[in-house]
Amino acid sequence: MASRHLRVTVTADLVILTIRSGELHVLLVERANEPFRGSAALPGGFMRGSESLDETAARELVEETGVDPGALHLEQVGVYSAPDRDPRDPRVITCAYLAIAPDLPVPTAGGDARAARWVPVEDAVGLAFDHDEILRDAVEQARDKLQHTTVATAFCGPEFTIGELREVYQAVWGIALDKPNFHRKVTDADGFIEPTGGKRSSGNGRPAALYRAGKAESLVPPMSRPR
Amino acid sequence: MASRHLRVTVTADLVILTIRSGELHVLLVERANEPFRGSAALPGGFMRGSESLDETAARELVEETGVDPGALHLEQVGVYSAPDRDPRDPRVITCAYLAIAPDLPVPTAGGDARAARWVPVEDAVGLAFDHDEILRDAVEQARDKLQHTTVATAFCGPEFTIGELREVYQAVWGIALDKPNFHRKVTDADGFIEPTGGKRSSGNGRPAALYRAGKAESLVPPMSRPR
DNA sequence: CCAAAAGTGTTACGACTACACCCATGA
DNA sequence: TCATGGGTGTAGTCGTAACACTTTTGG
Repeated sequence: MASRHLRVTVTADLVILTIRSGELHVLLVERANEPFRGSAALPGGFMRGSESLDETAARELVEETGVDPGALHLEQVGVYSAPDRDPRDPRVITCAYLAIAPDLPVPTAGGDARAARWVPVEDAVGLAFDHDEILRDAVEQARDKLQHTTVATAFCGPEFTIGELREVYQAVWGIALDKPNFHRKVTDADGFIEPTGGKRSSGNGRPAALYRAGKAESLVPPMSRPR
Repeated sequence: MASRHLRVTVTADLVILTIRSGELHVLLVERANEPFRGSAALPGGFMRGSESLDETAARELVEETGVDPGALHLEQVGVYSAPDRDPRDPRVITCAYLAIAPDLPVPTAGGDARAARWVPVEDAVGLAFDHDEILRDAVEQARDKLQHTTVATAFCGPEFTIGELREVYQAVWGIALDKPNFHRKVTDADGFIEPTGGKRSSGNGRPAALYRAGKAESLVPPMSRPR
């Protein structure tokens, strides 16, 4: 029965985003094998026999970043299955995943030998396969999610200031936001952030109160992204 | 190389939604084969060698509804790949698609022998495989899309009244909307609907002006869904 | 005329914007 | 005391909700 049908190989590719020095970065690897040997590509890997694709993506995420998977945000973006997307084997399809991570110490800590590095998303072009398109779609999805959900906190560490959270929005959206209004918005939003009681001084200026991520997932009313 | 990796069978399953007598309906088929023989299920089919999954979904949509695929809205929902989702073959994964159709004359016109019927989404439970979950996710996606995009027009025919469009929102969201405010909202929104100049009388009351779908895809500001 | 659905006007309220202003800290 | 980032106050504007009201048809 099942053998009557086409069987294909399935991969999970990861768009791992983070903020580094106020700019949105994506984790890229250099391909060690054909096809596209030497090109930059999104990290990813093949689905294994006993796991779901979500588990494949979570496993790859740990391999690439070395971080506890429960700490990071991970969600599906979509399936890419054009017959010619892999020049060698027309029957490899991939499911893209969006991962959101805080600024991690070193990305090369994975068990994989491929050289991994953070690249500003604007510079990430000319990737292998259809990864340019996947990256665009994932970044767009991240921009939307920041509006309607509380995932922005996934870009921050366990404790963060409102200024840091604002920098997340500014980096992902590529615009400047009004400080006073942003402050009110996130403190008023129910379940977005909770004060820890601590303070942190950035060297300059008045120390900022520290917050942790709240329990809410959706944001009503949403953060409004200027047009 | 590719043969070193797991190969799986891939299907595209369709959540085809429409409005019938003011209620949101989904197209279900009765399974003719094991597993889940005799159970209600979402229509779907296997990916073929030379097509993308999006093409698989479009082909199945035509087979089920007999309608020109360009006329209907079709988009990905997500991949469902739990290892035990198919009790016979652990390596069948599916990509769910959301299709939005106007009220179609007869759904049974497909080339397939399976009995197809429209079922109110609230009554569509106990489906085969993980189709209950897929249906829930697809309906939720449709509800979101109605807020931020102009897809609601895909539920209507080529010409429709504002009252019909309002019934779409009411059926999908399951709530009542204020007629005057809805009217202003959709006529003010740029590119949502365009007047055709015609009028249609429903027998009772003043005849309504007719509109066709406009060119805009996204809706700013969005239709606000009460909470 | 009456019922019913389409469509317009109006007012109150809430959210967002812009920007003035105060607070707390390091140099 | 000055510079810097954190945080509060406030007035104008825009979009929405609620609902009274007018318009246009069929019976």
